[in-house]
Amino acid sequence: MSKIILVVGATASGKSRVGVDLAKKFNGEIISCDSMQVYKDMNIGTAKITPEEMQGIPHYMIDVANADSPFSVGEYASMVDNVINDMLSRGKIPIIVGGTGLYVDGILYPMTFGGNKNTQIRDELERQLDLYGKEYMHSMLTEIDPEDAQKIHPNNVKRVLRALEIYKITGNRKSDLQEKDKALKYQPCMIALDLDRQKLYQRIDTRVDKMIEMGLINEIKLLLSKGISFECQSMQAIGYKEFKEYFDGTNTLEQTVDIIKRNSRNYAKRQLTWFKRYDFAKWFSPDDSSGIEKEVKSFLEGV
RNA sequence: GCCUCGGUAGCUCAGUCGGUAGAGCAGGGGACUGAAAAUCCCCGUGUCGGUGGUUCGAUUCCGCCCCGAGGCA
Repeated sequence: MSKIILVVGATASGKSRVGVDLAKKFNGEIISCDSMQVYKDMNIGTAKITPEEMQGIPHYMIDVANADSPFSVGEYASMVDNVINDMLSRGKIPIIVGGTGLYVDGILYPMTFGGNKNTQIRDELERQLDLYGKEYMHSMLTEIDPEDAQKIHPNNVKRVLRALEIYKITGNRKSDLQEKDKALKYQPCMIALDLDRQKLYQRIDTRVDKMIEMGLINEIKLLLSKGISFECQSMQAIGYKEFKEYFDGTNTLEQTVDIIKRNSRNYAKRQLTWFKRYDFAKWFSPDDSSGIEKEVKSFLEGV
């Protein structure tokens, strides 16, 4: 099984730098694992790494999608497989760097997802939702797949509908598609970054302020002028969606910035919750570069 | 100086016709298989501004004081 290195953690916890350092040290190349950095023209708000910061290390899975079209884990996972294979064939160590938990799963585990979304079926399900309500949709799922229905709260409409959609597309129940014993596709060395919560939140706050200074507003104006509206999937990114109310005139810039900071903090917490699930993750302070290097070194040298 | 309205959870505020109080947000924890930076679940004791009084019992009624906001002078 091929070895890969992963650097995960909350937003603003210093993943990019750690990734580049490791790539330089261990002959690696970097694969971004971020659901928003895949989009072109969204640079400042997604805290995309700059060419200078890359320090000559190739980065993949950045700018691979247009901001006006939807993107998904499935597309991501299949693209990543090719990138990883290519790297391995060239003797490079793949270093996955990012904070999107679901996309990490998409790399690590085989895809039993049950196919891409089907707009037609989804629209029909939405129609039924409007007509009969979420409780009804959930009871529908209970009929089809009681095991899965029990795990999804009726209020979590998105997930209920997706489970129903999978059944309609594949004829399979979601719980049947999901192999409980997830088989890893690669041998992972997961470096998970964590720092004092207070400090993390401070870093998030100053980073958001910096984004504004760097011209986030103009970046968004440019996107809007290109016809990328707030309805687009890409525009649900934190740092972007909040500007709808700003341009509406509902919120001041100050309010908008505060909301972006708040949303980023909330998101950071959800990210940490996700990464805690990987029992093989090794947790480090982002400043502990020698500890991280040691961990990676022994991983690469080991069997 | 007088009058009015406020002072309740970190913040914004409900509420108790007198039986020691609850929402939203923040914060904490969790879930997560093709929208995931999304979506969803769980967690609320705080001298109810201070101090006297009435009362079996006051955060709630009354007096005084302190602090805000506004009005009249």
